[in-house]
Amino acid sequence: MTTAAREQVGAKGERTRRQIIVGALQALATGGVAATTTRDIAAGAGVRLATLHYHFESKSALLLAVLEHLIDETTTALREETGDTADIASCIRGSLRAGWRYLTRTLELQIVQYELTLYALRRDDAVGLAGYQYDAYIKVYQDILQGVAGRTGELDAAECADVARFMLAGIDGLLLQELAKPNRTRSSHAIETLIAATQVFASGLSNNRKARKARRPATRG
Amino acid sequence: MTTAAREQVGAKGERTRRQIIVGALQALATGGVAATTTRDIAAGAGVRLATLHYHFESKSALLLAVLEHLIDETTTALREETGDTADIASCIRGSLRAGWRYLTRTLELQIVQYELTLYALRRDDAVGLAGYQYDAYIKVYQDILQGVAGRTGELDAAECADVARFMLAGIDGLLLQELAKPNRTRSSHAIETLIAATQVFASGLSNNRKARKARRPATRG
DNA sequence: GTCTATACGTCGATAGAC
DNA sequence: GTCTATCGACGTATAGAC
Repeated sequence: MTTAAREQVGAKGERTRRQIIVGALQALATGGVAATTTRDIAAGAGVRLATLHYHFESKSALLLAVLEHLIDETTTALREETGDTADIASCIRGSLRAGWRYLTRTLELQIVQYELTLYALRRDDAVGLAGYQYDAYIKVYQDILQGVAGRTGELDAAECADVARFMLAGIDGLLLQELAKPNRTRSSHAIETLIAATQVFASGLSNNRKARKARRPATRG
Repeated sequence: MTTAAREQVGAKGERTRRQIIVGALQALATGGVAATTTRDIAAGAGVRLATLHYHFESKSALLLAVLEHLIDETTTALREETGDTADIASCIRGSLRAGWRYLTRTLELQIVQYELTLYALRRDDAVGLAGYQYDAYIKVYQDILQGVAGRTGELDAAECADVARFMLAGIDGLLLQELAKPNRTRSSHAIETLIAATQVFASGLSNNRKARKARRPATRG
């Protein structure tokens, strides 16, 4: 998605464009989306104001490009942060702890991401980007779960997606609480609670699965 | 909190001030915080631009006043929406379903509230308001739970607060998912999952409590 | 005390020279 | 592809009418 929907293809332009996005992200993280002007961004990226508008049709288009960049960075980081595990329960524990570790390391970026997501929701031409974002994050967790479930057979694809959605909702809600009223100790405990709750949810699904199998063995083999 | 920190006390001024806040809320809900100008708000509220700035020191101060108004409205609505219940499990089910019903009825207001909360987080003089907001919502659910727990003895105050925080995180996360990619059916199922998970969490706390009591009966009577 | 008219500096965006 | 110069609209400040 990052390199799609592009107009100019020159190598120089490509470099300048990326330079503006990175500079914009830094400016946005420092002062917030509402307070950051295009002049701030241009100065931070080392280009003139008019140059910025040559590469991006509008401030809006630049902000959405920054959001795409953030989504890519976050999904990549989340995938790399998580290690292999033996069963679903430890996979849930591992990916939630790893995800939380990444988010708390990058709190400023997460605020920008919330700001930009809400910004995208308000633009008719970008509501899809907000939806894409949540699909992408759910898919990260779903893929991680399915990597394990594929071997153990504990959950099918749809069930992994449901568990992933539950995990994302919990971690999202706790992140908002941590941003509004920071308290790492309290949040760490809350994450452990979320881990336990997700494990119960997943094993509930898994048990239903076994029960169905036992009741109607012919339909499965 | 709404009527605190006021300067003018005249009845006329009070009415105008309220009129501006309500007009502002409507304008913000329609166009979003970023796109709403003070001129829009003034026109919508039926006052002159300069009148707006007589009642509010700045656009910032007006936006924060709108956030306070929203917090008050939401906490009141959440308390009224929830009925009495016999035990903690049905209390959790009732308050989560009631809360979700209210939020989905007022999605536009919820977007504005997220926008304004993030806005407050960026202002050094208003970070406290963001924290106050989450404390207020947690207290709503905590009070509802304690009303039941006080009779049944299932949970103490601190445990009610933990359960309340878990509920808020879950509902907050699912609200974000619903806003980013609306799907009422999917969200309703997710809320039922959250209800079940919260009930398991609460009954786990409650069982620990009974186990402690059985192990050390002297310390309790 | 309540409101208005008017003006100021900065914002996002653009035109046209280079 | 980048520059300077400039536009209307924005948030804000204030002197004065009632």
